[in-house]
Amino acid sequence: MGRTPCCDKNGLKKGPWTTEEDHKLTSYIQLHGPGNWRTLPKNAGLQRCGKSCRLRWTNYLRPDIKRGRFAFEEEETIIQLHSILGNKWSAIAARLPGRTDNEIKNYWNTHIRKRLLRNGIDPVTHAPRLDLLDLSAILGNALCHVNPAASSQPPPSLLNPDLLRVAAALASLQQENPELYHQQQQNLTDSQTTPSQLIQQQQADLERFLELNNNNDNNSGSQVSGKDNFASLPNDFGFWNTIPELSENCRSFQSCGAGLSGNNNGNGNGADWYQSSLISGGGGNIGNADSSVISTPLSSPAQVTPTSSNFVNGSLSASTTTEDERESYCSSLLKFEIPESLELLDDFM
DNA sequence: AATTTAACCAACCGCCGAGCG
DNA sequence: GCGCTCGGCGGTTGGTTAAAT
Repeated sequence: MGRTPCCDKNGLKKGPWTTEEDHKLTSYIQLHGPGNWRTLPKNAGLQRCGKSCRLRWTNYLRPDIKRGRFAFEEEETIIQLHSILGNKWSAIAARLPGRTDNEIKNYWNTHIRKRLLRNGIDPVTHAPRLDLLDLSAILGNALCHVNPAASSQPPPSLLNPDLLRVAAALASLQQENPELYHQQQQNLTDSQTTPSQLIQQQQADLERFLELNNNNDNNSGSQVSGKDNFASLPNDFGFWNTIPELSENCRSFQSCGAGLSGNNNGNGNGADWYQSSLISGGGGNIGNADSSVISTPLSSPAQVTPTSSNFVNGSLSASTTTEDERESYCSSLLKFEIPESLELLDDFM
């Protein structure tokens, strides 16, 4: 009936492996092959359980493992595969020779995921998420360009996340619903509405805005990623157009979505460009020093959407790009005008 | 120089499907 | 068919190192 227990964990060593243990394990496997992981530790003279040995071998000691930092192309592949496969690290690792699932998982969680979040991309759905955008950083950076002298100490009130959310909601509202926007203006000047009340109100507006975005994602097919659905948003969707750089970003995603619409396997130019723009840290055109490279106005859909390769060759060399360069590329030269609607905030800043 | 914070990553934990007896 | 282990997988933890204060 059944098999005998894998191992009695009592008395077995845990924690980091010593070089001696590594040597024992490597020597044994090179001589006999991995065979049965349950009996291996005993045969190899190790006070470890088989599971620990297997992990150590597959994640670290295996001779075909490639160590060191991930290349630009590898990052691109990971993002592309993740957008298709999700957190199937082993499946992703199978397509990246020399990389383990554990290594890819770690790299995703410590590097790529954070970068996507910073650029307003949902790392789960790969869809643009306005609520993830670090508006504080964007506005702060913009202020530095407007007034470099103020860069060391931006006005704290302007960097208040709540106020920035209000700003975003107001900007959106002005375009989407002028009547409601006018009503909000009245609220601003209404002495009976406190700033905190207004913030709550505006946050609710923003959440409605995001909900609309999410509903668009949910309603158009279970297997279609969020970035595809984003293309269905109106071209003149308010908030994006109030800030030129974000507007351009929105259009780029729409172009990307259009490129994917007949090619949901992720191999189209749109998908390629989408992945590249994520790796660039630019979140589309945000922070792109040379907008001509990847700018794709919606008004001219026939315009060639840059592929990952020409993007790489054109503006961001793959193999020579360091982490710092990727980051600075992302944050450099953010220039946009603060929309008029934001002037309302002056009243309570 | 000391302390705190952030980043990184190896290793562990727990779950699951396949297969054995 | 049932109970059990193995091997594989994804999520999480915790130790170490680097950077910032």
